[in-house]
Amino acid sequence: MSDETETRDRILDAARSAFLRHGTSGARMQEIADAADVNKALLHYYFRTKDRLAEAVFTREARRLLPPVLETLGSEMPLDEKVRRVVELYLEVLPEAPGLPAYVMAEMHYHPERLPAFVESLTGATPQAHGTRVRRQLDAQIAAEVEAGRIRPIATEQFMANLISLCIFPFAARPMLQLMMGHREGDFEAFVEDRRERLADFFLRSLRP
Amino acid sequence: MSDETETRDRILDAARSAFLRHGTSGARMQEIADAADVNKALLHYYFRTKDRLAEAVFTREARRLLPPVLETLGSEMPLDEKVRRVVELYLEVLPEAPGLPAYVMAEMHYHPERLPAFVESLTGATPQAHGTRVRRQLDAQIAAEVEAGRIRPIATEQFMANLISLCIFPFAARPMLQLMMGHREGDFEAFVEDRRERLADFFLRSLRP
DNA sequence: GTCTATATTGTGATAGAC
DNA sequence: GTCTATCACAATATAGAC
Repeated sequence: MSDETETRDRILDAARSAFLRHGTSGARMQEIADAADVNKALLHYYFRTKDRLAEAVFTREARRLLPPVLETLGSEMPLDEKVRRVVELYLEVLPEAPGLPAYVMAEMHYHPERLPAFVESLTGATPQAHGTRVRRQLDAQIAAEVEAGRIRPIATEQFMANLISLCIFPFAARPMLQLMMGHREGDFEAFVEDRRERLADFFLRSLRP
Repeated sequence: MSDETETRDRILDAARSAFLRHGTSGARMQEIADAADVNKALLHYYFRTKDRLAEAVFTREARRLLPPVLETLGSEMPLDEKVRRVVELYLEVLPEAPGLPAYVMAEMHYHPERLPAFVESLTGATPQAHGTRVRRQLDAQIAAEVEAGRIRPIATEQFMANLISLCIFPFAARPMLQLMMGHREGDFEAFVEDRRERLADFFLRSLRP
C-alpha cells in the first residue's frame, strides 16, 4: 500500500507531464504508461478513464494554486500586504510549472460546465460562497482605503482582474513573450526574477490617489 | 471559384468554432464537416490534413491580432497613445472571440517549435527583426520619457508584459474570473465595458514618477 | 469541386491470468 | 496490483465515381 500510493503518484506525475505538453485529448495513454513505467491497463485500474485521470491531475494542480490565493484575498490582511503576498505566491510556484496556466485555461474553456462542481470539491464551499466572501472583504477594504484617501477608487472586479492578470499571464503566454522579446537561454528566468521584485510596486503605484 | 473560396471560408469558420471549443486534437473532422455543410472528404481536399487545417485557422486568427499590435508598438506614436491604442485594439476584438486566447496559448505550448516560422510567414520578417524593432523603439521612448521626468524607470520587457497581460488575460481566464466574481448573464460584458474606459489610465498611472 | 464508400491505423478500454 | 493479449470503435485519410 506504500507501493500502491507510490504507483498512483508516479502515474499522476507522468500524466501531468503528458497533459501539460499535449493537452488532455492530445496526450496518449500509452505515453503516460511508458513514462510511469507501468502497463496501460494499470492506468484504467487506478483512474478508470482518461477523463478521470485528467481530472485528477487538474485537481491536484489547482489545489496548489487556488486555495492559498483565495484565502489570502479573503483574509483580514491589509490590502497592500495581500497584493505582495499574491504576487509572491504566483511567482514562486508558476516558474516550476511551465505550461500549466495555458493548459488550465484551455481546459476550462473546453469544459466550463465542470467548473462549479470542481471548485466546490476543491474548497469545500460553493463557488458563490467563496466568490462573495472574497468579494465582500475586498469591497470593504478598498472602500476603506479610498475613504482614508490612500488609494483611488477602483471597482473590485478590476482590482482582482488586474492583479491576477499581471501574475499569471506571462507564464501562460511564455512562448509568445519570449519570441517578441528575442529571449535566449535563461532570459525568461531573469525576467521573472526582476518581476518578483517589481510587480507588486507596479500594481500598488497604479492605485495611488 | 467564388464558390471555391466561399466553401473554403465556410470550412475555416466551422473549424475555428470547433477548435476554439475543443482544441485542435479534441475537435472532430466530422463535426467540422457537418457545421460547414460539406463532406469530410472535402476538408482534406482543401487542407490535406487536420493539422494543416488547424494551422490555417491559427494563422487567420493571429493575423487579426498580432500585426496591428506590433505595428502600433513599433511606431513613432507617443508612448501613452500607444498604450491607449493597444488597449483599444484588444478590447475591441477579443470580446468577439471567446476562447481564442486560451486556445492560442495552449497550442503555442504544445508546438513551440512551429512559432518562429509562423511569425515569419505572418509578418514577412523574422521574429528577431520584429522583436528588436519593437524593442528598440520602446527602449528609446521609455528612456526619453524617464529622462524628461515624465515616467519612472521601467524595463521594456516588464512594460510590454504588463500591458499585454492586462489586455488579454481576462479573456483567456474568463470562466475562472466569472466564477470568482459570481457573474451572471451579461456581467462579463459590463466588466469589459468598464475596463475599456479605465484600463489605459490604470496602466499609465503606474508609470508616474 | 463535391460526393459515397472504404481503407487503415490509432487508441481507449476490457478480460483474464498471475 | 500488475501484466499480456485483445477488443471495439473512433477518427483520419484516401480512392474513385460523378
